[in-house]
Amino acid sequence: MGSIARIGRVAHATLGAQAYESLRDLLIAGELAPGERLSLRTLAERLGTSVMPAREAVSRLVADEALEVLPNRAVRVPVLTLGTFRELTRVRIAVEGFAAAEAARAVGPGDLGAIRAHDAAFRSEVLAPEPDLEQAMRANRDLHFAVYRAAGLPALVAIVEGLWLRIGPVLNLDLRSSRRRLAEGGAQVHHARLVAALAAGDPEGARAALAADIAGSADFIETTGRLTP
Amino acid sequence: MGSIARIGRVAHATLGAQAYESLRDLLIAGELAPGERLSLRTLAERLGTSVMPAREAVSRLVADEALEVLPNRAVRVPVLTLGTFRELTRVRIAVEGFAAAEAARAVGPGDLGAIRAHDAAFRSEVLAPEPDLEQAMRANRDLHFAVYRAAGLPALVAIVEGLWLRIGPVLNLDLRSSRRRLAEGGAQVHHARLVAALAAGDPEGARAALAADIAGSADFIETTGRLTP
DNA sequence: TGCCGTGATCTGTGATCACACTTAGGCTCG
DNA sequence: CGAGCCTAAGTGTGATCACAGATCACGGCA
Repeated sequence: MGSIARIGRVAHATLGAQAYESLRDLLIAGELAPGERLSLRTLAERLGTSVMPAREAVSRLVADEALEVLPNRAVRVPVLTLGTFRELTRVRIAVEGFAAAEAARAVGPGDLGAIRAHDAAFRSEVLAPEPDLEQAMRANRDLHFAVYRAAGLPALVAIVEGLWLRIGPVLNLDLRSSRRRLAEGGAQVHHARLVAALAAGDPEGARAALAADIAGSADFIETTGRLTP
Repeated sequence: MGSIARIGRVAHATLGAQAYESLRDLLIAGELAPGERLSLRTLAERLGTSVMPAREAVSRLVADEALEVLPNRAVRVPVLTLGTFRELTRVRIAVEGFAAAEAARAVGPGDLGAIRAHDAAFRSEVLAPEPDLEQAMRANRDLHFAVYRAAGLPALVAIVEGLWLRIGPVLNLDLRSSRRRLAEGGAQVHHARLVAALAAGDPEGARAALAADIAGSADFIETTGRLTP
């Protein structure tokens, strides 16, 4: 059984799952504006499939509260009120702060290396003369989730993904509007404190640094005033 | 417009949503054993519909990780390993503990009344000569979620619901097996401490009481040894 | 007696059709 | 000229059909 054992699994990807991840990435990247309406048939046509996979994708996103169905049964990406945004921010600080604290306890050398790499990528992008905001946001996301994964609690990572799915649209939409505010926000400082706390095995330091990072970006979003009161 | 304003919303319940909640309640109540396989057509027949609503329900539950699809594409309720159970317990203590602490800050008189009622219902059921375990578990669940709702963070309640959905099968399945261990577990003591802390506006006391409650029930589940190593 | 092919049956997935409902636009009537 | 109806297109939901793959049992071969 020499070569027969070497064939890997066939990457079982159902069309519905592909549609889900496509829509998911669009939402998390803020490419779908809050309030924008979606049509199953249009979505299916864009995906090159029938409405069935699109239906499953939308259903799952609705279950995650990343999309919402109006009383008319129309589907749209939710418009967050200021109150809801603040609520999500508080929950994020609690949940992601806990994840950071646990990461400080459980982080290994490999995790730390990956985290430092994402941190460096973010900083170099932000400090560049012509920063690519999309690249910067991706590095920021990779950094955060590398930390959360280092906690060794996959269930927690899934929860955080759900939270990011809800704030993704407003977060990245506003980020796109203004350029260099990213550098002024002081995210790099929080990141540096976070990485240092992780390396030192300091849970409360990591939690505080991450809470400050989240609070800082939330403040920035609120000052843009795009949220409905 | 006298009577026209009094008709409540027509309870817009799509068949898929009904199927989802039915399955959801079955899982949370532990009526589906871990490892049990589900069939869309069988499920549809039991619901009296076609496979479509059953499909949506299963899809959403799979997204919540309350059900899982095997590589064979067969659907079953997941069997938790001991490691996964402990992971979920740690996450529960963090998340639900935070909810309890916030509830201690935000709880109002009406919330407290409802919480006390559920607490009394649970205690009276547990101390009864012939305790109805199903009633007791329902009262326990109502008590917990009344506390979480009192925190005023709906997003957090949704997260906790997802966690309970995953541990529901093993929790209630084991509870059903042994009778009076429920009373010995000391849940009532933890509940009493929790209610007292909420009434006193003591966040850390509420968090500690709830953490002890979760840890106590988790210990009990582990001693039954039904979890796969 | 043990084991491997082979058939029917059942699985989830996707496509297509049918239906109730909403919504937007054009047309008619005042 | 403007307002109201009213048709037609588009919406999500559900049912039904079609299909590839998996499972399991029975029967024949070694």
